[in-house]
Amino acid sequence: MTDDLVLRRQVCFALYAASRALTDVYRPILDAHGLTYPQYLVLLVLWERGDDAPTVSELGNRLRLDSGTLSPLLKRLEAAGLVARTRAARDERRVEVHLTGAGRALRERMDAVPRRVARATGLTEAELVALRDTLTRVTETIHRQKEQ
Amino acid sequence: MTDDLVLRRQVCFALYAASRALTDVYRPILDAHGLTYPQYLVLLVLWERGDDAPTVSELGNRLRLDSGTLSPLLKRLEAAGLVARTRAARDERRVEVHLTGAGRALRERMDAVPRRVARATGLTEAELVALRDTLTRVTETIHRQKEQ
DNA sequence: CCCTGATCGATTGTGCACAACTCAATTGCA
DNA sequence: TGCAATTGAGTTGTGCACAATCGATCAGGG
Repeated sequence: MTDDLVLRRQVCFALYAASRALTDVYRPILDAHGLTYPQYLVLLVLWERGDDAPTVSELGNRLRLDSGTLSPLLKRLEAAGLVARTRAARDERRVEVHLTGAGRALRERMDAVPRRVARATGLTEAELVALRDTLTRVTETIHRQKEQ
Repeated sequence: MTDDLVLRRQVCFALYAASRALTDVYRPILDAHGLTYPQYLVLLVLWERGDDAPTVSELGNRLRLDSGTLSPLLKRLEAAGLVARTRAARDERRVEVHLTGAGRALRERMDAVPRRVARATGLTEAELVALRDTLTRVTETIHRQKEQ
């Protein structure tokens, strides 16, 4: 019997709690625009890609979410008028996710969001970058192992 | 227009993705015992407290989850025979969550779990401790702000 | 002792996550 | 060329998270 099975010693719990805490910071900000946090992540990818509309599975690879999560989420973004879904002409299995005018316009009003959230963490710019890089490394390590 | 609204620059996404990746590591391990990750967290608290059974709200404070999440989760743990819920004699609003014999016995078989998960992250012991402490600090900073 | 306000847990409704499955479109190969 | 295997998106079912609300219980002041 070790004392490893203690909540405050678990990195996993620290990660889980911090992730939910940060989402709490986003919630009121995004709610003012009628968005949830995963919906905001989808828009981040779309804004980044500009006119090159990704397919559902490309979004999924980027965010590591499957169609079971993305299909209903995209349906809600479409109902909100921020996104349009069209079957690709070349391969009718694929569905391309396009920004609408309203979706594109929303970006301007989101400009200050990352800074506001970063400030709420209480970390310095350097600490944030280090944290982000460590976490990205962990995620990639885990996914590399799963592939094999 | 800044370039802050880019997915790979977001600490929040790194956190969100890493949290889900770590849960992916837990999933097959816990599934072998019929547990989900949040159920495992509840058991961690119960194992730690020993004979001093916490109430639902004490569990909630510890894990930062509300009764809307915990009530059905505890009902499932009770149906699995790992936990028993009893109204407190002194204050009949409170519900105490007790470990059953099976719940206590499960701990022995979980001894190696934290080490297995820690190894999957690919981080050194020192990096894990530093990461945990940074994340804990972020979580506490955010919650302190919310109180005010 | 009664009333008012607070507290505790449960319930309802919405939106992720994810596994398992379905079905249509496409690909590759015998 | 024909057809089996694969791929892409969607659907279904389960289990969190969290907001909002409810009903029962308790505490404190009059």
